[in-house]
Amino acid sequence: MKPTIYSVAEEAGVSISTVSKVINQTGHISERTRQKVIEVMAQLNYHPSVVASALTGKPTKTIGLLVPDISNPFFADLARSIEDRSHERGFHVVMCNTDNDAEKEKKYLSLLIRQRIDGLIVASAFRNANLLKNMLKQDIPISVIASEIPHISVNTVTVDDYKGSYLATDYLLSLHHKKIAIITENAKSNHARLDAFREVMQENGIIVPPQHVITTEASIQKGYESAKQIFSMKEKVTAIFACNDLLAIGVMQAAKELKIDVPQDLSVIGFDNTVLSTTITPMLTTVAQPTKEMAVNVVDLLVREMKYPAMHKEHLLLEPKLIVRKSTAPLRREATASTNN
Amino acid sequence: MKPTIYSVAEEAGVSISTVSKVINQTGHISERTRQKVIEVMAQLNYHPSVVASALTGKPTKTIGLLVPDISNPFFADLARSIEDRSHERGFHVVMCNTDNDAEKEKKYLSLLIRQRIDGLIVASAFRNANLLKNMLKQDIPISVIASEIPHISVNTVTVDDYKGSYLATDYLLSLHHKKIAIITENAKSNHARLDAFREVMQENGIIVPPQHVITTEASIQKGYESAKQIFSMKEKVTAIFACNDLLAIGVMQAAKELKIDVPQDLSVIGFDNTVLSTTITPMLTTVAQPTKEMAVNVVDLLVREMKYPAMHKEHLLLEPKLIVRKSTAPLRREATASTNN
DNA sequence: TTGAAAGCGCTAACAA
DNA sequence: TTGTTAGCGCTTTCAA
Repeated sequence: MKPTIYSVAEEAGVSISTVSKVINQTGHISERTRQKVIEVMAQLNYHPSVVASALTGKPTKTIGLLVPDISNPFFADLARSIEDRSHERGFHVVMCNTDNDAEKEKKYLSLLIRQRIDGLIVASAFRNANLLKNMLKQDIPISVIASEIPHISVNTVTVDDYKGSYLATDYLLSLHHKKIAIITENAKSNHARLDAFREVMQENGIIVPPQHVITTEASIQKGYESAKQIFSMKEKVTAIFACNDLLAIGVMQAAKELKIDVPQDLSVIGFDNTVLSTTITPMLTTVAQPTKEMAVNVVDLLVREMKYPAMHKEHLLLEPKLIVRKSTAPLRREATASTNN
Repeated sequence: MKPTIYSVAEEAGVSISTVSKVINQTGHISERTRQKVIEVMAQLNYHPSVVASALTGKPTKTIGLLVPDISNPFFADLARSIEDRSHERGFHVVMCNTDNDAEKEKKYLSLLIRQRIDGLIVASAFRNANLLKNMLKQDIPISVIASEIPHISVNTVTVDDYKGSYLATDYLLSLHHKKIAIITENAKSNHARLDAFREVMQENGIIVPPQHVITTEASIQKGYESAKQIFSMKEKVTAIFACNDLLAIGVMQAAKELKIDVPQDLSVIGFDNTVLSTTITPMLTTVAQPTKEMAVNVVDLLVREMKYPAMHKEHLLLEPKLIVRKSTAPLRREATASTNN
């Protein structure tokens, strides 16, 4: 049998409330009994049950985390940092991979409610904001990271996607590229990136033909396919802005296969600055998100809201940073992204 | 207020035990009341509390997962699959990154015990097997994946490391390489890989000088540093067997920096078959682990043990597979891994 | 087919 | 400073 507060009390010759007090460091107990109780707890290898304690209304010390897919290195990094910070703050995290699938979102949310999580961190786009509203109604605080969910009032931590995209686009323009395609994911964060791209292009008097805007899912494979699609068009392109590193990697693989030299014949720029951007050849120019900082902030905001539910919501916008590496180069006059034969 | 079983009972005009029965599909209740109760639950947006249910002795439906580091794509893949399978089986998972650090292992274990997890999956080397024994004493079943922990009797799912290493080494030998260095991590799984390497080499009459065996931690950086160290030795090497992909990537980066051509001047072989092996140039020859299959099996074994605690322990050994790509080539007579100047 | 009630391990108010 | 006790939301036995 697992030791309970009763076993400890009995063994130590005190009452359970005394034991409870030394566990929680509440009330006043003499140093002598305190020591005795601590000793007995260690000896019995007693670990107070969060389950029982939670039933009395105390927190479960659990944070739910919804990510699209932990195999995406960007989310792996994010999850890692969120976990570290959560542990530092005394919480542990239950992670769920939604694949941006509405069914899974629903299922996991219900699961998490049943588990009585103290708070929820959402790192994935959310199709059904109503489900989230239900959580809010159940007094479960929510913080959103690297994403945005319309119509609900929650704490939010994002990188300035608009600015990041501006940085990327502007850099490409400074390299004299004019025919630039963009591959985006259908997620809120990517909308800002697309908007910024369009505006900067327009400001520079460049019209982006609709076929140069491809919307797809975040994966190397999709990046590869999108690139193939772009390369097959009549209207050639000299640069591609992929809205995340996974897509960018796919683009580079497609280019390689078609013997399109990056960066000589095609400049590629990514977003996220994951490991992949430094292991690919040539190394990827990309926009870095301060994942660590973002993670610390979401956790802290969430924990703050658990303590002070009434507090106003915060919307943190962190600075992206353009990391110039080797996948981008100035436009060569003759360059076109066509196959070599 | 969150709805409770009482609110539902009252609203539906029945007793709480009736509600409980319809939730758990136990006992006999008329279709009519059943429908009524279900209706009320939906209307009240009621989600039964796992916390309360667990207090009565039922499972918490929580599995603890200890991984070294989720930023390592191998563990990210593994974690993803473990989670998917756990969800399928009705459990959710609490993940903890140990960094193979004894302090963290201890801290997280205590955390998980307090949370009353139903079972634990260990994917990390474990310095302190006694802590795990304590869990076993508390009747918390443990399954180990991609690792092995001496002196404790638990279910185990691993790839056949010995065979994987044999495959890799043998392949290198078939390419006529004789001067092969190996970079390993100080973890149980890697010991088998090192042993196999040594034996195969010996069988072929090749003596591996001690300086050609480097033990370090699993990271790109460490792989890079180890490679630098190897390249600086008097005794040149024509191939490097890195015991995981991260290390192999580091090796390739170091080689590139020193203008050592892979695979012409140096063959590199990895282990794990992560994304990185297909995004690096040249693509990495590596040994694939069937992560998905492994994940499904650990979860299933763990769940089985929860149900039938007395059952004998199983030790699953899955087949590795050599994936030949572009980082390995036959030995050129003149080749030595030296810098080009 | 339904309900009453004890108990799971703990917290917190209150009493001693 | 310590102990008694009611309750947290549920399950389960037993009775009706």
